[in-house]
Amino acid sequence: MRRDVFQAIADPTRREIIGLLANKSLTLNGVAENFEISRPAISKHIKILTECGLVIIKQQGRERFCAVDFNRLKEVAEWVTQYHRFWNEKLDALGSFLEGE
Amino acid sequence: MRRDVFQAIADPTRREIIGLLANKSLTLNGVAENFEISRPAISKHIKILTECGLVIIKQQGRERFCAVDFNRLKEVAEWVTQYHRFWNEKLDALGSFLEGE
DNA sequence: GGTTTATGTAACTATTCGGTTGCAAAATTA
DNA sequence: TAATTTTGCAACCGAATAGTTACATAAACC
Repeated sequence: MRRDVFQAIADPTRREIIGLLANKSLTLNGVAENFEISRPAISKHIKILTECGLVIIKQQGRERFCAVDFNRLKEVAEWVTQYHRFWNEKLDALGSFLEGE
Repeated sequence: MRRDVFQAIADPTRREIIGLLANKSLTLNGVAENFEISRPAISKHIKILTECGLVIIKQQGRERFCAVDFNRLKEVAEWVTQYHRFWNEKLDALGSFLEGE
């Protein structure tokens, strides 16, 4: 079962969860309240997010608080920004490509 | 069928294809030569990449040259960097969270 | 102790994914 | 014109996804 950050953020619901948790940590039910889908569905998303380290959980009595560890997004940022010099410019294959090589 | 950039880059083979095409545009067979998997499998990956605008194809006789349009990666970069201020710092939920709120 | 609350988890379903093989079609080359 | 090359596409397959409902468990409250 592939479980990396890229796959974790591929799902729009999971990106929303990350957005929600950016401001304040929430319990699982607290997260679920913000969505239409069922609580177990959210639970599964959270599980995927914790499996790749994007979300950290702290048990507090019967509640489980979720928070985002944004350091894990670095991997994504690094992958994306390696191509930064290609944006808006025509240094890349697309440049000569569009100009008819 | 969801077909956005996040989902497109979720697959490691597709990220490799993007890396390959960053330097020079290649034909479909040219791309396929770099992988173990079959040509139709690569063809499907390319289709997904074109459907979300990450790859552009130019027909040239019987050959189809593929190039990456990196501008589409901006969407990803923007999503990621909105959380940039949270990295290495303890401004976020995780900070107070780990310190026992 | 009994009820409520927060969560986990199992079982199931439909759809999508990532791959395969086989065949068709169109352009190029001999 | 015939053979080769490049690609598209259909049909199929097994596994993963994203969701559901139903039930179990453990902590908290009365």
